[in-house]
Amino acid sequence: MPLSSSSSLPDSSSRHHTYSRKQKSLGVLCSNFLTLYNKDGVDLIGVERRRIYDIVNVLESVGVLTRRAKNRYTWKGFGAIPKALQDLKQEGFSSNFKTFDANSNAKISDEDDDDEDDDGSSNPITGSQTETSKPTCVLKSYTSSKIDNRREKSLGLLTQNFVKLFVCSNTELLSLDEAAKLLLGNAHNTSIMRTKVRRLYDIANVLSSMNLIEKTHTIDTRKPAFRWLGYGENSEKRAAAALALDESRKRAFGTDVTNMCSKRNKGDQICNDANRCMKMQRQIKVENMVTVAVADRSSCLEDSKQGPKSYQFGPFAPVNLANISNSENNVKRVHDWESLASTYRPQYHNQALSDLFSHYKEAWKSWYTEVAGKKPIQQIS
DNA sequence: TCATCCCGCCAGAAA
DNA sequence: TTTCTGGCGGGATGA
Repeated sequence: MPLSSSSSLPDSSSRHHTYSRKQKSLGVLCSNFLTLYNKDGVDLIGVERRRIYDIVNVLESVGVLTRRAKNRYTWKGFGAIPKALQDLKQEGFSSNFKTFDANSNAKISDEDDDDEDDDGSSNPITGSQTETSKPTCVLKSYTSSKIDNRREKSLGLLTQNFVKLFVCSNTELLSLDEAAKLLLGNAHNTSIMRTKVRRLYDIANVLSSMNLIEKTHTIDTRKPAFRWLGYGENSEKRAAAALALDESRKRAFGTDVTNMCSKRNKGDQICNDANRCMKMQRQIKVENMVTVAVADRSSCLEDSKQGPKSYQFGPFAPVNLANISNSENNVKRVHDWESLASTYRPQYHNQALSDLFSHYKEAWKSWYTEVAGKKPIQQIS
């Protein structure tokens, strides 16, 4: 999975239109990164290479891909997420974590006291405003190494620690403030906190676009908070419950911002799972784009096999995946896809994007054959 | 006004 | 030396 930039598309391609940060959000970039199919009627939007690094780091943290070497990544797929989360959970419960009393002024780490880094000062946990229990464990070694200072501040590690806050505890809702304090420390340094909170937003955008978390508010204080959606049996119930809520009062990071039906547009405010799924059909952005090569098909397919039964896929999951074991609907859905594939052939504006689509096509064929047990759709080209 | 987060500079790592 | 990677924070956007 080489990262490569394309210069074939003028940078100005994305600037013929009125600028909108919604179209540039990390969440929609992540969506497009994982998109299998294109869709008509969406303007080309540039993907800046720098943003791809952010997305890749977060995706790697939850097991979707693995960095092999410089400019080389192995795509593992969404089926790898459950295992990655399980690993994070185990890692969290291992010696790397220590428990603390959330209602006390316990610190994140024993080493925080003598840490030279601005992240490493004491970290009092404030009183709670969340309706759920708080994390009972945090990463002990988060600020422990002076040698690997850069790594400590990496988006990837921050992502993993963020996820651990949820998977290693009963926490379902965590306020932004608490998350920042738990993960970043040095709460009294507003400048540093501001910087780190920016990263938290970056992470939240990507995780939200994967449907692993959503942005909401605490019930009592209405402070911004993260709700863990995760995966597994309960995810369906949670999704259903979430749909019953007033969607206008909460917003998923990345999704709403990048969705045309977003609250910010004051238009259609129903941004449900179906909408999220629709995002996967959006336009691939091409400026400095990423081409994806499946370097490890075996692991990918293996993950895919185990995934569907236990994992609630996000908006980028193969659309008919959930229906594989659901025979009746499955027939219809698959038929729809075949119909769609046979009638719709996206037209790309440059070779790089065309190559990317070709890859996705091949990946889809392979997956479809392996998991769905059918011959690949031949019409896609 | 403030929450959100895009953007790109630039330092460090890797080839 | 060149290219890749990604930490970082200024400041724009939108509620």
